[in-house]
Amino acid sequence: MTKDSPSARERIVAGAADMISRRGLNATSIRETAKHASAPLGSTYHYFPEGKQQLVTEAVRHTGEWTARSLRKELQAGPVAGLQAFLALWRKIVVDSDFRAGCPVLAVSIEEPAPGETSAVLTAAADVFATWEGLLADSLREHGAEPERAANLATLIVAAVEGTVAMCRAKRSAEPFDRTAEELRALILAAVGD
Amino acid sequence: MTKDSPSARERIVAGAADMISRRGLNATSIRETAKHASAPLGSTYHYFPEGKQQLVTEAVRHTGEWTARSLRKELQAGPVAGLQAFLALWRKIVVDSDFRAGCPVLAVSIEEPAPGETSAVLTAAADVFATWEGLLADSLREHGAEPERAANLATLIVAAVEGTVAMCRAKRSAEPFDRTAEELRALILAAVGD
DNA sequence: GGTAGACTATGACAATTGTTATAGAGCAGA
DNA sequence: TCTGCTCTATAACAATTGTCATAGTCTACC
Repeated sequence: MTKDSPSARERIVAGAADMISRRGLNATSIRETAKHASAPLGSTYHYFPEGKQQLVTEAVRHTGEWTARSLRKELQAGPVAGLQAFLALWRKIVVDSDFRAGCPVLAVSIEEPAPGETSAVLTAAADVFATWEGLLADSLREHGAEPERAANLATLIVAAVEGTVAMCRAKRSAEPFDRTAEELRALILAAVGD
Repeated sequence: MTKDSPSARERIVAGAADMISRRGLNATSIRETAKHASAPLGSTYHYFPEGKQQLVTEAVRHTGEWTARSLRKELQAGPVAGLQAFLALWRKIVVDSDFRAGCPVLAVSIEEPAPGETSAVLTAAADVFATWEGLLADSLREHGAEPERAANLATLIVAAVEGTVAMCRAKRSAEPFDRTAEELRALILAAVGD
């Protein structure tokens, strides 16, 4: 084993991220996340005393870090390779789940927070998006893209990938992935001066 | 008046679309849509005897047609103008709602349908996306874009806009809109041979 | 006036939700 | 063995959900 078997707490977080990516935030109940992780309901409130908000926030961050790790690694081979890997990662999640799973960060981004309250969940999602954009933008700049354009392109890439994931789920087809992949690839190649 | 005052049925559908765009599909209850439209709960099941699925499906189609109408009109001034209008339309919804509203079509696309069942809601969402893509692709082709590229670009645009809406909500900032707008504009200009 | 059909009002149903409380198990170290 | 701590088990709570049933009101047409 290269890794410890995950603790119950980690299983709950990862399971919650998966369930949110499939059913959305509000359709994901604490009872079911516990069952999904073979953990008792009581334990969930032991590990996450602030309740659902805390669990969901950690699930978002967990997905964000997991994806950022992959992105960081693949970007070492350049921005085009990084983009391809980023796309492939999400494509695999969508296709392997038979178009039932998507991105939990997107999922939590589209639910209104309670009035007045700037939900911690939404803040976590914004941080995740910013992290992904930062990684992409840095790589683009390192490979010759103009600084401001690099930021624009990074935002476009993240937005397009998130949107594509949702479109593929609705259409039950991976075709949108291939379309956006082609265009984004050409766009990056042109921006870094090939 | 240039228009009839909307019927109760229309008010319910439009209100449901708005609520879904804010809170997501599962957090939008039939009781609250009725209240929001000042219609009694009983009426909702009178107008939509198939229940929530029917109401939501109509809400998605309603948003799709409303947007397509605007898109069709603005595309008469060319694909760049159409893109700008498409972006401006969603930007206005997001900003005017203080980052609380988004796209209901996206919202319903990220909730898992019941096992085995290919939900009518998801099919409606896929149709809406396809319609928007078709309008954009046709316009691009008419203005000189290569046919296959036009389809790719149309998918990229819709995906990027949907993703950008979600990102703006998470960040509580309209900046992503401006970033993607700039890049998409340049991309289209290049594709139609300016 | 009267009758049919469209709409409303009201209440109930089983199920599920987030959360809290309380008591118990299991095991570490003194 | 006793103590303290982490974790589990179980039950309960008020609220909300989609849906259905039933009886009532209103309005248009004969």
